Amino acid sequence: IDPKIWRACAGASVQIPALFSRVYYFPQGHAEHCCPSSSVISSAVASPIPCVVSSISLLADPITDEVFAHLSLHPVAQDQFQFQFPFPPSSRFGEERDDEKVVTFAKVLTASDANNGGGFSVPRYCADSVFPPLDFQVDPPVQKLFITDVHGVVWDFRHIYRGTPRRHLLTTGWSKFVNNKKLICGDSVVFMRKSVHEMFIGVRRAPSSNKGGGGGSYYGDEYYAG
Amino acid sequence: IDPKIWRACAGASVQIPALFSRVYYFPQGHAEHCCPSSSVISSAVASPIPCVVSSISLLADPITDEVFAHLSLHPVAQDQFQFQFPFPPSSRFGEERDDEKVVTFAKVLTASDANNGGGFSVPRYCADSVFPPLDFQVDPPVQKLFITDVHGVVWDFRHIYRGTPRRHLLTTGWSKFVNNKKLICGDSVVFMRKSVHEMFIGVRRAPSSNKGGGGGSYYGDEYYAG
DNA sequence: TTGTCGGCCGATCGCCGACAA
DNA sequence: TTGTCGGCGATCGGCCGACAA
Repeated sequence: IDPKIWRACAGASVQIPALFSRVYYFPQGHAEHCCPSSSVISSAVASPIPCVVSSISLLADPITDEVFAHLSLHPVAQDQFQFQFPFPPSSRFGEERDDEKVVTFAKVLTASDANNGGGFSVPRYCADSVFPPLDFQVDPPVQKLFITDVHGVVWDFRHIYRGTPRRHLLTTGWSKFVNNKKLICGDSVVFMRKSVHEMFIGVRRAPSSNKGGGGGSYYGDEYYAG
Repeated sequence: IDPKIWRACAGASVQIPALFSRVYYFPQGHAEHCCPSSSVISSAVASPIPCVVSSISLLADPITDEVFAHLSLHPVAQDQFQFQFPFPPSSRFGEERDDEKVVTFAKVLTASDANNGGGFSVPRYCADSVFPPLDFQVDPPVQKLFITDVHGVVWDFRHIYRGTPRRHLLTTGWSKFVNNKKLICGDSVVFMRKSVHEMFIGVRRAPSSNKGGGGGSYYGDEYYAG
């Protein structure tokens, strides 16, 4: 994935350490993250281990589209830790020179946005700063947008400026996207424009308060809460 | 899974060895089955290994509904192989006493059967011998069938006898089943009746000549052959 | 007996402006 | 400016008998 697109999808609050930078690996934290139920951790490995970030991969979940980073940590001796790797972590990974700025806009989906059969209300700022400009000579102003997701799949949306009062909307193509990505109210979409004609779309899932998996049973194609 | 239902789904041509029977394990065949591309097999383990079937599990794929058996093989010494396990493999696994015969009918789906929006043409013999009898006093004769799949999920179908000339059809509920199981023309469905009111439905996939996975690319929700 | 087709009816999808927050 | 709603037109699913293999 393009590092700029990855960063835009992840959001500004997400930071990852620089390549070859010095970090501490906390086995206990890792274990609890992987398996929150079993709290029995061997105290022999409970102390933090000095490491160096030996590789970084920016990835996206093939199903949920959520972006994540895969870091390889190489353990180093404690006494060498402070002096062996004097790489200045000046530039964080994924923060490239802004010779080609990526314009970004994220919106939390409303009920109307996520509703099946509905469209997507495009905030004014998003339409003005991220989307290509419409031709306001024709009425109503309409264009097709071809937008690429994190997997390189291209989606096309009908972008129209209509209604009283006028507002920007995504209509045709939107519900197909919502269904395919299984987006629900509270999730976010991220629109990005890299160059004049390169647009990308990303997804951020809402913090799962209690997603599925609970009791209940399937009866044919219908789901019955138990 | 009920062994009788498992056998009916698998079909008469499928046979599995008896529990505790003596078999030979062929590592090379196993390896080639798992990974057909790499043909480099260590000759040290290329000879068949005498084993005893120590356990048998009748299972069904949670996605495709295809039934399969899981056999555990326990290796035994060559000299003990012939005498150590004199269990007579008189009754094959899954071939129980027919104190309660399972009536079965399988049909290969036609284009019309698998077509979206269409129904299912029920062969006369299936309706007569497997389905519960219709009440021919009313016109048209109709009933709802509640049929359980290999996972215990119950599906209901509308069974009607109509048209000129008259024929048995499954209408409402059928296309939902086809879509959920992703059945296509050439696949088979198996109808089973264990007791008077217990009906089951199974699936046999068509021998995959060249199923998906090949070249091509996704463009939005559409698939374009490459 | 049963596979395929066109007709047709009803349900759903999804685009629309009207409001109001 | 933009979230939600009811209206309504187009599309599609899916039930039907007609016909022929």
